[in-house]
Amino acid sequence: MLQIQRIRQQPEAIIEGLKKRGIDATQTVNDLIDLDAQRRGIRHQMEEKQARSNALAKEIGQLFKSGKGSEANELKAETGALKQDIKALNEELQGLEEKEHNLILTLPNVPHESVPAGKDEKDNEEVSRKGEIPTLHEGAKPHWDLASDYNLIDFELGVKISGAGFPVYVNHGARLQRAMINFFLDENRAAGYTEYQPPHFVNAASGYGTGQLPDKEGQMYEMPLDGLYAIPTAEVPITNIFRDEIVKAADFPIKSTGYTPCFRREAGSYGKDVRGLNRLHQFDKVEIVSITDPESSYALLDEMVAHVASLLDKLELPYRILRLCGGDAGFTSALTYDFEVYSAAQERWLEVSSVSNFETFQANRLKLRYRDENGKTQLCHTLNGSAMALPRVLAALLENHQTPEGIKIPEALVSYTGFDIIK
RNA sequence: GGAGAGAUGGCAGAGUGGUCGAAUGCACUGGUCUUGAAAACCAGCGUACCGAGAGGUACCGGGGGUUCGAAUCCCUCUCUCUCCGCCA
Repeated sequence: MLQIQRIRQQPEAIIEGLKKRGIDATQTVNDLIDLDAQRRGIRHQMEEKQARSNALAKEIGQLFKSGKGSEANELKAETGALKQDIKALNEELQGLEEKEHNLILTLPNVPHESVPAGKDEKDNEEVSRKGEIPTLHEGAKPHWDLASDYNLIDFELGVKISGAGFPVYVNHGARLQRAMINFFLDENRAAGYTEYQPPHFVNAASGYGTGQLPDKEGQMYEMPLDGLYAIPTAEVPITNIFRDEIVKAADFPIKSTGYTPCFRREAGSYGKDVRGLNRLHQFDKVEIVSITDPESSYALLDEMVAHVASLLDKLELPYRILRLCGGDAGFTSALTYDFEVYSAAQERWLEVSSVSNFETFQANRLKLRYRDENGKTQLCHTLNGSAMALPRVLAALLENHQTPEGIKIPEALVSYTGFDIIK
């Protein structure tokens, strides 16, 4: 959520910035400025009457105490009128506040200056590319065939137990999955991230804090009986650890990591992209979340990007890094880098990580602040990224590392898996 | 699932109609003292919004009500804790 103060102070910059998302926010911004001016005017009126009313109440109290009951009763007349006025003004104020709030929620984050304008993935900007795209042997297969040939993942069994999009990992597949989780967590911890094991269900306040609610409840599994939502990403519980907190600037950067399964309804996305591990209702992901001050957040973003890159290097997977254009970046993001690995048998790039700086957009909702050198509270900058999303990494790993002898495990993972080839 | 208790500032914990944004203790910050540290003493120390400032307003779990006036009384919702039962 953008800050109203920022909209008030630099409306042109916001309108200009949002154009990169293909949005013309002129009307909304102008309406917000109007609403805000009205709201503050009404509030001022109300507060003056409240001040008067408070003063009268004190006076009346004094008069009663000193036995001047009749004088006190005279003052009550004025107080009664004030009370009605205050009530009316308050209703008006609440109406304006609600309108303003609902309107401000419709504005996405303003893209960082480096974000290219554009409307979809075709306008994303490739910033780097690393690793060799392997030449596969004759008869190489996509991962869904490998998964069944080597008995690694049973998709049909998942359908039986739960439904499509809930695969069952078996034997070496299950062990490989567990190995990767441990590998990623260890690497993150070594890079200075504090490890958390957060809840997998969250309440509405948490969903609201990170921006899944309102409006996007359709993407989450909901348990209405208990008012809980299955997390679509560990970002939700981990970031909400810091909701309503004033953190110490001395602790910056605050770096957290955690593994969780992620649950996504993916309503309406049935079709071409859902084959195999490409899109699931339940999948595993290790997440990194960082909190810092506005001055250092972009340096921290670069650090997170470099860290994620190092993970893919160690897994010996070819990847490219994209700077997302305005139209393709998430609603809450100011700048997002996507990591895509090349899955050699499918011959396509798969998104395996998305690293973003939200600046104050999330912190504003979360009420996540720190105290600056003057002792004033300021909103933090929040960042997060996947490190990593497992299924697509697994897909690329199976496809790229397949040989006629079997599937080779990257060196870095062998101490975690306990085997170096799947036959 | 049954029964009960409670929700107050970073924490602990007072406060049952007026001068309470809220005692006190701890923690924290600054200072005095000390060679240094500790102790002791002094001072400061919630958040948000409006305002150039002085200052004003709101907030004692959320919402509503009574009253000239509510942390305090009433209604309602939510949550937490304790005991019993069940259970990993």
